[in-house]
Amino acid sequence: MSEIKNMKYSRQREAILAFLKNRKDHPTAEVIYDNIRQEYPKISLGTVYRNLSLLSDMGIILKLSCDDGFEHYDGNPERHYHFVCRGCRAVIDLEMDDISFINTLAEKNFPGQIDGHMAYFYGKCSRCACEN
Amino acid sequence: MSEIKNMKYSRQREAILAFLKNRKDHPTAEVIYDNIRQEYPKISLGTVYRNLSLLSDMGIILKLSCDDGFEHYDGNPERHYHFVCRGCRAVIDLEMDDISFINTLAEKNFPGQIDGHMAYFYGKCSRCACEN
DNA sequence: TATAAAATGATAATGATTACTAATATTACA
DNA sequence: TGTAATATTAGTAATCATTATCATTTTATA
Repeated sequence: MSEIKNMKYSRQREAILAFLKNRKDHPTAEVIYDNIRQEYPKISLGTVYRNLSLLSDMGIILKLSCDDGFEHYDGNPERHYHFVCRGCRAVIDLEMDDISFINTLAEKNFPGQIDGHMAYFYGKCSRCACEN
Repeated sequence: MSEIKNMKYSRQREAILAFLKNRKDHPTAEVIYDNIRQEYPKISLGTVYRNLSLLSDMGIILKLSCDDGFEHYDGNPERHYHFVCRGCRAVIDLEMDDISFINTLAEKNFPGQIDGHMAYFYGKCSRCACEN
């Protein structure tokens, strides 16, 4: 999809990455923009999007499509799974065992090659579960 | 999210549903529109979107977010899994055993309730795997 | 049929994301 | 250090999938 490019350092990119690494949740571009703006008031939304695309193309961060109309970004590129709350729409990391073996199950009756998967779990987070 | 509504029959909705049920792939709204137009030349794209939303809210069809910028629609609401080709971006049904037990694994260290999951498998379909 | 409610077609609006461009920052090297 | 080459940025306009609007048409029912 994207070529390998000669990259130069950029303070804005560094700030975006640092912000993402420090967050436990998985903010949208807009939320990232609003936060980075406190340190770099003149940063442009386009810069945020451009760097998020760059970083996720390079595999340094993850882009999550969890079906709420927004892309979410995750500073942890390691294999892990996510929970999406049907109540508050929060996207939360799950601490669960590796389930990579489901790739083998999926490949069983499939003529192509399977090299990865993405799994989202749905339900109510502890806070939303109490409410009704 | 959406209220239960009194629905009236509509030929357009029926055609959209029939079209989806007859497809093995998982077309986008645009593709559905182009096809239904052969039978109903005056159908509007808004009608297609409106009915797709209605049907998926009712659980009669599935809406798939597979991260290519388009929503895909699946006429089969039964539990099953999908493969997304990294080459041609096709979205294909997988015939694989039930893996609902991963919900239990996910719930192990999680304080909330998990009632479902969505899993997408990635790789190269048989055709794209041959090409390189 | 007449009436009420839902659905449609046509079109405008929305809004997340991408593209464009002149100005600025970073890097390599003399 | 300067300077040239190039990546990056801020600001803004454009894109385009999806939604909303609304007058007209269909459907359901008595």
